[in-house]
Amino acid sequence: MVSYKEIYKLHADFCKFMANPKRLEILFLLGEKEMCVDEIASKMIVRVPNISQHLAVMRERGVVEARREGTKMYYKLVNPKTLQACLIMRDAMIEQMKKQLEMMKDVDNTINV
Amino acid sequence: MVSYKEIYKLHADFCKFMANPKRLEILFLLGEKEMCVDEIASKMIVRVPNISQHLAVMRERGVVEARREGTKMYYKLVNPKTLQACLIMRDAMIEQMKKQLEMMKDVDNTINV
DNA sequence: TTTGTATTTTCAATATTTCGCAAATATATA
DNA sequence: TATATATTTGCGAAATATTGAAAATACAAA
Repeated sequence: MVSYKEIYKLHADFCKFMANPKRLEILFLLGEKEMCVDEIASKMIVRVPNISQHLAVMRERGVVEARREGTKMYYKLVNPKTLQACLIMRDAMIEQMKKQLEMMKDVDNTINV
Repeated sequence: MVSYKEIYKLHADFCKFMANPKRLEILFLLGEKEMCVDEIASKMIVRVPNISQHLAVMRERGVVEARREGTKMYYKLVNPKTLQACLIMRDAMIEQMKKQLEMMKDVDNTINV
């Protein structure tokens, strides 16, 4: 049986791919269409081995899956929900940033000595 | 101006709180109701300073906000979207796990020497 | 079999995260 | 002011994550 603490571990581990800017960019690229490794690497201007390493992290967690075609490996998203969740998170972040800007407006910027 | 690469950095940094099981548990607890630090710590059976450190991470990113009442600090979620996104991610994870179980069923387990 | 292209893996260096403990801070009350 | 309670902060050790470079692997075509 899996304890409730274990669930949070699995959940956090699954979400770990979101905590890196390159992996997020990969997610959004694959949201458009299936792509092979060097295509992702050249679009992102990042070395191929590094992209492959990040794809491995995402594949281990079941976020993306690969299909071979000759020497090329085509990657795609396993579940559109991962992209959906990221979009909602981005909304939340943008709302948060706007809120902070509003708060900045209200700051009394007269000089207090 | 903010480059598109910067957006992914901000986005990943915002999502970073999801990459830790304790912070996820805090998120779900605060999804129920506003709580103070030692309440969270005792529910989770984790030391108070550690909970405070995780709350600081979440507060810096604008995921939670605090309100003082006497010596107590009450924390709550800033935006329900963060919880919503986490729930969708959990769905995606569970669907992925079920998919993997299905694949296990199809594995030919006759012994090949 | 050799060559070329695409991708993955290994390894080491560096950076970041996590956590416990002790000390510091904030507030309330005697 | 002294004491108690609640929380935060600083710091060091251990664990994890990130990256580049080189080597290894996989496949196709000559």
